[in-house]
Amino acid sequence: MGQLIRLGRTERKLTAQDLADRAGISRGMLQRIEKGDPKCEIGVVFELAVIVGVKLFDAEATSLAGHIKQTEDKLALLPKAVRAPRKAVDDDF
Amino acid sequence: MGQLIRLGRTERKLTAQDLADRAGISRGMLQRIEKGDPKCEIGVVFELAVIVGVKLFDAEATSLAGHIKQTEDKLALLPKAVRAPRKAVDDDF
DNA sequence: CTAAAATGATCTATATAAAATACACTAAAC
DNA sequence: GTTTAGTGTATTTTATATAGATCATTTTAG
Repeated sequence: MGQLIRLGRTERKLTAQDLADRAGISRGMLQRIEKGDPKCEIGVVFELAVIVGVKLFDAEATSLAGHIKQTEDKLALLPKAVRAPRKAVDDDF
Repeated sequence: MGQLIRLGRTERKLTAQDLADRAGISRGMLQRIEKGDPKCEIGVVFELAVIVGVKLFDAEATSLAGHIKQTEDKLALLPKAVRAPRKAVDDDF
């Protein structure tokens, strides 16, 4: 992930400072992200990905809107709370 | 992203508490992630995605290892520092 | 219907991530 | 080769995300 962002950055000939400014973060933060530090705000990482043109959901990206709708529909169908049965099911026959 | 995690969780019939425990986070944190709060550690989100089986780089996932290698190679070729030319290039002819 | 359990929401204390800054090192432009 | 912008790394301070607890609400199992 960080590597992809770095790749996109250099390909677009942006300095670390430039990209950081664009994303509204510090240069140090960008460095950590490019290094793959997992303790970063996911929102910032995603924004960077968009700025430098890294595709996340590559496959579905073709119809992302539809995919989101579909996901919402699925969620609507599923039970709203997950519950464990109170007693063991009678499967010892 | 959060929706996909929630979808995966309910499909696997995991309670919020269960999944949170598995990922080693609090239930409140999981709630925020499922809600799509961008201010979360990206590492945690990715771990949740893996646990419930959400595919991120769906397209490349088929050969992710190769893709990483390829990315590293690309990075090795690109200049290690991006620099702006000191003077404007002579493009006004 | 009822009871128990899962979820949603909110609060506080604490841990920690991020910004800011500084300095050394590297490498591109000339 | 020289200069200087870009990068790597560390430190300190500040801001804030997280864990944990609590209460209300929803929802499923019986």
